[in-house]
Amino acid sequence: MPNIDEIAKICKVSKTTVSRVLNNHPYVSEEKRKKILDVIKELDYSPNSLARHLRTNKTRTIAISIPSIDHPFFSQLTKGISNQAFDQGYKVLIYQTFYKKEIELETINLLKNKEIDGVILCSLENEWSTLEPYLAYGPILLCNEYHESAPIPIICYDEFKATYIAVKHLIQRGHTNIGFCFDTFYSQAQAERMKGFSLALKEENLLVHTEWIFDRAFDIKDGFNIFKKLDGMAEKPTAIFTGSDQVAAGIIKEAISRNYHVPKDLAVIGFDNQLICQVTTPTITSIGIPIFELGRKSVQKILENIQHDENIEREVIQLPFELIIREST
Amino acid sequence: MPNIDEIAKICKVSKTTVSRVLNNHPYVSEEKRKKILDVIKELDYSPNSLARHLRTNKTRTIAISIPSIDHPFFSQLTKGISNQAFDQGYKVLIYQTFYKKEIELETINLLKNKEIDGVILCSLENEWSTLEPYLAYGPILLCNEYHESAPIPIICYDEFKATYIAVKHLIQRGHTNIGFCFDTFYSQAQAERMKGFSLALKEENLLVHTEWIFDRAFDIKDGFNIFKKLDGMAEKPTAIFTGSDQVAAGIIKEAISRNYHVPKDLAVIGFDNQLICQVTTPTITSIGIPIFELGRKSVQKILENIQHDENIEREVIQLPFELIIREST
DNA sequence: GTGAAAGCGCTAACAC
DNA sequence: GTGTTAGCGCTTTCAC
Repeated sequence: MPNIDEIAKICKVSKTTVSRVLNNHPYVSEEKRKKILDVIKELDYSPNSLARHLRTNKTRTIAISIPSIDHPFFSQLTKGISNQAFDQGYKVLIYQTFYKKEIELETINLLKNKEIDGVILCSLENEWSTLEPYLAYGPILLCNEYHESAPIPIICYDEFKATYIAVKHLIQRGHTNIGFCFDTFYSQAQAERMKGFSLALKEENLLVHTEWIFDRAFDIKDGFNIFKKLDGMAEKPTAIFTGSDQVAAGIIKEAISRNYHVPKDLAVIGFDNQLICQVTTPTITSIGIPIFELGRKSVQKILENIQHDENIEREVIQLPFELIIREST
Repeated sequence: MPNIDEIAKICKVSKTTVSRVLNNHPYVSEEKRKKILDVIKELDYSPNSLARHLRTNKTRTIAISIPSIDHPFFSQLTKGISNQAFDQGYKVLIYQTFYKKEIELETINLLKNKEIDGVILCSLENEWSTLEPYLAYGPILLCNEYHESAPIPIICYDEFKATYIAVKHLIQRGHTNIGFCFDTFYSQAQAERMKGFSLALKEENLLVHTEWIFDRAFDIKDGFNIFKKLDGMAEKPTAIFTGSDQVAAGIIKEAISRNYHVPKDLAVIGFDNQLICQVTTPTITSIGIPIFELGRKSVQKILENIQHDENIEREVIQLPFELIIREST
């Protein structure tokens, strides 16, 4: 692979001039520009990005951290992010935390050693106070998560209200014994959901039964297990907020095979409005989230910051959601 | 952010010594090593990766190209790849081609401008002859695709045989009118499937009905549409090989709602054995593929090559698959 | 319009 | 065991 010196030598110009052509700077005579372009093509020369990045102190790369890519929600979010980044000429490094603090730290540390220009956190494993010092090294953005005080852009939707509305819907259907699933304790977004759930019940003077609350509810298999636990209880809920279409699908399938009628014996509401809602029997009532938009908006925001070198500031952008009623409630 | 010179200055040593400590080289006195480590910690110093990469001509980064991340197969494959890479201290850049040649080229071009140490192609959009020249710049590996002559490692499974067995299974169930779905014309892996399908039919003196062959079959919605087309035909197949669990789920759901009995009126076989096979009614017969393993093995292979700087050579590694019979056939 | 020279931050050959 | 020096390949200031 030739380098810029070689091109310069062959063209009998300085490497400055070659660099000017490479970067579309003005003030290069048409003649030389043409010659240089020709030689570049002939030698199949491509500038070394590493050297450029070192020199300019920019990498045109961002990193994202997600719990795990093989979850429909996060794979769609990643699609949105990756798409938008690509369109803007940015590369995306993907980090799966599997809910581990250290991997999140490793991701954010890329800022410090200059491997990326910014990072989008799609979940939050560490205390914000642990992460905040890294702001000195580059922009951090929260997507699909929430923190009440972090001085950074937060692209999310109102998890509190979405859950509130979902649970109200169950109550309107006549249910008073309602269960609740979530994934981890540490997420503030999940805490918001819990608040929405509690308020909806409280307003109707209904009680939160702690034994009907299930954590680590993530995929279809978790749905199977949750139903089994449920079915073994003396007193059972007649409706359940699952927080996930996959969990809903698992619960429904298991319920149906044990001859439950859904929604009569057990009403189930999903979350995210994935396509899977449309192929189960019965189909799944869910909350529709603009997932791609969440991703796109996040990239847009962080690139504004990177490109204009603005100070990152707190800004909470909530995207709309909607209740989509199907057969499972 | 301090740099290596600053650390050296404070410690009253040369930057070589600091570099030695940074890279765990021997021959540094315990005393100096300790001092240097202390100062590094105190100043919260982190070496600039870009400079290191430029100097060493290695990035510890690989890129993968996939058609689209929001497809369960590819998100699981990405998980396997990303996991293994992370464990080995490598970063992963993700490129979605959306079946476009140019994006695949852009991915592979990262080799040329030194941004990555190797690339794993999980689909193939360009002619191999277009891609082959890039081998001069670094290792390329094919995962989940096939090419009959490319001189590179190919990590795959026997798509021909898997399809053959799936179709034979349908025939054993008494079907003689069998449809076929696939995603794109250009994939050799898909061509292998078509061969397996054809052979299975041919061996039983059955005909391939071209009107029962559907391309662009990728997700649940495609399944809906394929069923609608099918249902509108004068002569209909009684069984269909879908090549995808999502497509199978879509076809089944649509069939059920039009009062078809699955598998009596229409038998449906999926592919990949995703969890979705277990939540539809009826559940979906499928071909199980070791997806994570496919990803892990690919990374293992390409890192062997990167780290030992071996010549890349043709090697076809086929992983096992299995037929998993459920209710839809 | 163009080029010389400095330098981004690091590693590694070599000398001592 | 340690330091000096060169240089990875580029961009950018400054002078002409």
